[in-house]
Amino acid sequence: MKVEGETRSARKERDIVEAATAAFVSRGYDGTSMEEIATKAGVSKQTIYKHFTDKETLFGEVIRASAAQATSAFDAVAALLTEAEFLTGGLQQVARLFMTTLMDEERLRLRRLIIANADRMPQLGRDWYEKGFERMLASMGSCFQQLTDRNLLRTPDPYLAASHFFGMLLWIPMNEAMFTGNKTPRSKADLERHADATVETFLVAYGPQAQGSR
Amino acid sequence: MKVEGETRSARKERDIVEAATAAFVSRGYDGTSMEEIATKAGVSKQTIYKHFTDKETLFGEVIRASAAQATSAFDAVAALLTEAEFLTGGLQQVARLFMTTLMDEERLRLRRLIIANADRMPQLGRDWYEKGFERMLASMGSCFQQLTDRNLLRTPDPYLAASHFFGMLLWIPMNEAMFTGNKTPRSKADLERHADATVETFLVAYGPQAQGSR
DNA sequence: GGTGCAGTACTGGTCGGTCTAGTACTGTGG
DNA sequence: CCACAGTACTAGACCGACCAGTACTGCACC
Repeated sequence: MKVEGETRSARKERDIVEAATAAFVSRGYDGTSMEEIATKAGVSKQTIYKHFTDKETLFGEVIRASAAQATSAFDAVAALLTEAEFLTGGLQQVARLFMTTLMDEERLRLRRLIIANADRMPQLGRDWYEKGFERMLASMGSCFQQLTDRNLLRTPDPYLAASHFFGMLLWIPMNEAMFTGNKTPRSKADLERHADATVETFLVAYGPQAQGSR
Repeated sequence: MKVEGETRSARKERDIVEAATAAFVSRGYDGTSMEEIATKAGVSKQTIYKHFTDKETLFGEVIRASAAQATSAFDAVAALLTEAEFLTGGLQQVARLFMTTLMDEERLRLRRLIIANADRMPQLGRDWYEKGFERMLASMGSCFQQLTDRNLLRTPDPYLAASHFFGMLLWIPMNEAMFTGNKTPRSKADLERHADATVETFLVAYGPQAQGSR
């Protein structure tokens, strides 16, 4: 990454955040030393402390930067759905896209990093939950709402429906990744098969012809 | 906890594991010192090292002990369902029970502890996943299979249905707990309401009258 | 009197953060 | 185009704290 009019200071800061991200993600918070980050960034420790008051602040910046980078992508994916011509196909596409995006190696590591440090830095975890997790549900929910308005779905509580959608879609792969560190990642084809199966069930429950229960 | 014919050595060992569990769970692996565990257990460091070769081993023992304690409970809960007289009521009962059991403060902390250290100790995470997570799915799955045989459900792939069940049930509360550290736990009533809503949707998708999709 | 343990001191190492002394860069006024 | 001043950066020593794991001493109970 090279940015044109970037001042030296800004460039260094970016180098630091990049190096820190890589280090934290692969060795954890406690497992990463400031020395290590400095070396990786090609920078002296002093410079790090010029830009970030302490390790915790740097860590926060790392998380926030990664989160911001991801947030915008979600709405885009969800938007695909409202424009889709065929419901089933659109849902499948969206499910597959969410699946492969969310099960990305880097993102998973980050996720585990946040969970691991949610105690130490509660604000970070809460931010991620609200700006990442809840936001994803909300945008998917509003999308379901529109489809319901057009009689393509039947979701009395779209937000809940969204949580059911993601829960069914991700429960197995996400838990596997969290607990096993995703050592032997599922193949993309595998994940997409799972996504398709979920869409099928979702449509039985929430499709236009779904019966209310009892 | 007091056990009668327990030798002093065994008693000490149990004290150590108990103290270590409390310490690890509340302060994390790196945040807990052996000194601290020794003090909490009313034991000298030397004694700890007599029973456990090193910190990592002790940690492993802590996790394994807690896991074992939990595993058996699952089958029992699932078994409730095969005996239930009314399907909806039985499912509701089971969903509520799983919900409140799994969302227990202590268990959640343990879960986060394992995720946080899945890198450092891969075997632990895998064990927990196989003996806890997958086992839960399997026993719920075989339960669904029986209900399908009796035409009370319609689950072509019972294991998948179980994952959908748990995913819908737990996606929101589990993620919230993982990321926010469950600082402001949901009320039991809240969780049970969520459980009931999930059961309703699950029955639309998998109840005996559910239509195939498309 | 011997054994096992508590208590504590010690070792070797790591790490966050600071300090210092000197070097490279940058932008302004001549 | 140059000189100079101010700022950012490097390299490395350094400090205090902490910690896993070991060694030793003395007490208390068998």
